[in-house]
Amino acid sequence: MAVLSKSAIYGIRATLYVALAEEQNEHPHTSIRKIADDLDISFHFLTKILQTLTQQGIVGSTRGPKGGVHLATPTQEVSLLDIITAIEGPDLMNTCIIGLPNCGSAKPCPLHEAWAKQRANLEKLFTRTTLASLTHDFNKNNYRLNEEGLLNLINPA
Amino acid sequence: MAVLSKSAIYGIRATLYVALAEEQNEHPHTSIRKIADDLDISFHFLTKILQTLTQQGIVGSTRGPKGGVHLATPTQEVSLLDIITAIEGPDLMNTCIIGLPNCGSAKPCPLHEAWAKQRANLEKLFTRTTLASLTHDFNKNNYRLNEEGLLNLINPA
DNA sequence: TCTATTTAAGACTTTAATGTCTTAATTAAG
DNA sequence: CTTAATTAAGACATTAAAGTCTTAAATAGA
Repeated sequence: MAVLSKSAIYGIRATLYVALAEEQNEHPHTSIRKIADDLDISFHFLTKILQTLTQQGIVGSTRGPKGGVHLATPTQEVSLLDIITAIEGPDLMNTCIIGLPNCGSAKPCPLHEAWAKQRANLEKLFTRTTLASLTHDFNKNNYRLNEEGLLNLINPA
Repeated sequence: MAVLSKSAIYGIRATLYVALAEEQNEHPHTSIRKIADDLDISFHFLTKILQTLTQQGIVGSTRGPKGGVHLATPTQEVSLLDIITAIEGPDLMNTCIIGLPNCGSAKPCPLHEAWAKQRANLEKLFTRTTLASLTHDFNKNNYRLNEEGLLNLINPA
């Protein structure tokens, strides 16, 4: 049961990487190549995902040498839900769990009520979790973004 | 965000249909053709799903005229989790929400704790919801299994 | 026994997500 | 101005899920 698509997962990890990198760098840009290498994500695939996030205004980008991506919004204002909906579209939490097209409070399916509560909780989790809260937790505990848990976030000068 | 695969969704709806049909019929079998027609599911696709559920012991089947499928286990003992894992396999609730292969309590990802709780709640929901509880709710309220909400569950004699 | 009806099994096709590759556009620095 | 580095864009390939089709096996009933 994969709740999120790979694209959304990569988008979350990459933006969190950028947020952590920006805490530690003078240099305002992080290159997609570096993110892809450190997080073991296909460079071209990640490029397309970050292009989407650029178009949605979550990150900004600069071409050319020393170019890269940077956060376009303060970390406290970027929730996981923002990232997920930017990538997967806005119909995230509206689907009936057993796939009935017209399931709703008027004509609920047998699971409607229970699933609606779970879904609301999940949406709350995605909404209250921001890049700011994630970087805070990340610095406090020894969380990790790749398999090794070792990131060199400093951009070359 | 589709939590369950179409196969799992169809499997749940079909077994619930069978459970409701068996409450109302002398005849012990429900034909896959009838289920597929009433629930607007591709007959051949549903056949494969029900074959899986037959192999997993959740339903039984009989070929030939007046054949069909029937529940192989009392409705109180068939949970949604049983049906889902029979179709999607047992690794349902073990995946890290941001896809890190070695995410666990020893080396958690930033979302590990929060997601673990949500996941446990979802698993509880799937476990405590049985075919018995669903048919009970179905009879009590006016729940529906297809778009119209009209089912003719009586098998022809 | 014969026929019609039904599930079983597996090959095949379609679709959407994922992943790869090539070329264009932009820009910093020599 | 030229070059190298970088993102942008889109074509193309691969994979897994979803869906379709055909044939085989089983069985009830005439």
